[in-house]
Amino acid sequence: MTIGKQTTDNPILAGLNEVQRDIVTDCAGPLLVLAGAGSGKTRAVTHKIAYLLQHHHYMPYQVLAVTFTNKAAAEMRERVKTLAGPPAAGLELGTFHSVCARLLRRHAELLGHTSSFVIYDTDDAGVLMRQIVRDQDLDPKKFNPKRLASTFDTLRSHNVTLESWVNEAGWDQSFRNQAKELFETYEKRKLQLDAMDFTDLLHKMHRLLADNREVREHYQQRFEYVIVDEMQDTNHVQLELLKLLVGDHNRICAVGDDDQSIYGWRGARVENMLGFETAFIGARVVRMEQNYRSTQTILAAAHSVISNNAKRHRKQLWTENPAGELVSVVLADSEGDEAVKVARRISQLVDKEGVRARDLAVFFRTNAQSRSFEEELARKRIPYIVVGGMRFYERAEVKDALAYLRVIQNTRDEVSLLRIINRPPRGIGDKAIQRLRERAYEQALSLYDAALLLRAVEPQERWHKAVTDFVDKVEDWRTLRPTIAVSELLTRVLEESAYITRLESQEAVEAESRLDNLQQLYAGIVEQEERSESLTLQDYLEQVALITDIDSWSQDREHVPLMTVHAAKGLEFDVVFVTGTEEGLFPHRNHSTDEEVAEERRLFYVALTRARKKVVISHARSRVRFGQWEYMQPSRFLAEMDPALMESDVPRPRGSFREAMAGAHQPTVHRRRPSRESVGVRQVSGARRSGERVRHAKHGDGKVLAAVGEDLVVKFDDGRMVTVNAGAVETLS
DNA sequence: GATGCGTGTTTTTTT
DNA sequence: AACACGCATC
Repeated sequence: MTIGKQTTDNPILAGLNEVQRDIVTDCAGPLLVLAGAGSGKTRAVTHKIAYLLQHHHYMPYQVLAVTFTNKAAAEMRERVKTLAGPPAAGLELGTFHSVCARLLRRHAELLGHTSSFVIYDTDDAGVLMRQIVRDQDLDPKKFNPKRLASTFDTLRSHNVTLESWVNEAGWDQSFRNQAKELFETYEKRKLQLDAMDFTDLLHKMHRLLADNREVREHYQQRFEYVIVDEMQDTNHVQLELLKLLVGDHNRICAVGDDDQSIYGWRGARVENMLGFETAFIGARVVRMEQNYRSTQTILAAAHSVISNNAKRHRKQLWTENPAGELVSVVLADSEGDEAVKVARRISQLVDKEGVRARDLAVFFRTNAQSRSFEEELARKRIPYIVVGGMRFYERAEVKDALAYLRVIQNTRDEVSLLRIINRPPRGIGDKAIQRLRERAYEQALSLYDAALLLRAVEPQERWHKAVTDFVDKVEDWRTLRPTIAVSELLTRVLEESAYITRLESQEAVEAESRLDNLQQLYAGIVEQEERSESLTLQDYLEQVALITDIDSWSQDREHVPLMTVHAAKGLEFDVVFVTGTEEGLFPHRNHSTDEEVAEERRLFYVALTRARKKVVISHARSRVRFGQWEYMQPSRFLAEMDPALMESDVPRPRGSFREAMAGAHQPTVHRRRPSRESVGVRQVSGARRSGERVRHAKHGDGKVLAAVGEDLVVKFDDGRMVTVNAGAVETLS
């Protein structure tokens, strides 16, 4: 390597461990980092970016970094800024979706779009599909539009072609054939409406690069270095995209952890990581195995569970942190009781032990579970915040306001146009819309343009006037758009459309909260305008379309965060409550194949490894589902967890989980068989037992606390607890 | 165009 | 149980 001597006293490298330093300075070829939970990968990546800027003298826009959430991107940008200063602002850094959206704007024409294309979220996609189903006079009950839209999206995300889907042997071929036509119409309509859904952002970007040599080469030259976070959660297209972006220079660094792959249902492929060396020839693989986050107990507990997954990269996560407290298990009678017990623990921690609310978190598998916790915390006057769930941008009034703005930006966006054309009511009813659609169809115009044409002729029917009045207003706003700020535009729209007046005239309590929400939307825009003076409507809409709840949640609030485990990815807390650990819920009943259960197990692993100091796991004996009480069995994950690391508030015999699970349908603890002759050379010396004394080359002598498959949790004589491979120790005495 | 009633359903996770 | 949806009615 040609890296000079001065690197050792480079401030960017100070305070990094050996592996991190290696990651930061190896910028020559493809690099895959297997980063265990809490191993400081964000630190490594941010330092690497700073290093690229300072040491390699790349311009910020020459570095492309993709993250999983906008929040992670923002955080990364902040941290690079403290290392490398203001230039960090110019980095091409964001989620796959946001980066694609930004780049697509510039080349939209090549794909039959304009630079004003709108981004449709899941909801919008469902609405569009509903229109299509209706237009074809199909029964929306049989052809559930939302489900169709999501099915189609799943197919595309998993890289399944329509042909193979239709031809796949299935019970309802005619349904599939009709669905295929609907999907094709859906694709055509999006082009007509100048709209892209989330998946389009990735697919169209891919097509753009694959089909246009000039564009491809332009970006290959521009992006001197590419960094990918959470590689284990990328899907097929994303990998292809990366290959096209990197081209021959091959300077790419991907970071990920196969044990934390939890988006398989969305098309994510762990193989993108495991096969990284094939995709990027000459790749080096580096492991980050020292954990800086959690106690030894938490790590060992998490490890005892995840070891039950067969297909994984062997990692030996270890820590120098103290052993810490045991994992607490709380058994409740019901959902409500679970909430009571969790809330009680929380108030104890907050009031008596001085833990800050924001340093705790309550996790659950499904959003629906949040409710009982909300009720109980509210009752106890413990401030909380639900991260996710009913999102701000999904509220009707917010969507209305945004729909107005979207129509102003892109009049072809029919989903938004139809949403607001008669809201508030202005005399444009179903029949008027029907007539308009006919005219639009006859003259091959967009609905909006058909409405515009009405202005030219003498109004004959009542609805003509209503429509022209509406179009006049929209045209006014469109003229104003370039001259005034987004916030001001919103104000004028809400006033001149009589949207506000309408709400104000309503007595309902809801109306007031709707006004509040609109006020909040406005405040948000103003805040952004203060940050970047030149916020255009297009920028704003794009950013709003891709924002998520986690992105807008800031951890520095004195509220206990409540969230799904998925939302918890990448976060960390002192104390973590993992709730609803019951068979059927976590692992979820809809995930019953081996591969699916393995993903649930990884999800559970993610939940545990968010904790710095303490984990509390709760489960209920019974739970209400669809209005019916159901008895719940404890999760198999509890049975898999090393009992030596757990404590329970209710007296229960040791190993009770395992016994409870023993009679269950499947073998839940997949112990590796001791007979492994086929493995050959490196024979794993027979299964070790807890209590056995062993010797490790690096860590010295110690006692086995738990043995799971090939992995041993060993408490070494110097007090450290480390997970090691059984092959790496020899038995003493 | 708002209201109310009966019917039917409930995907789990999210960019 | 809770909610959304379609339909009838005012």
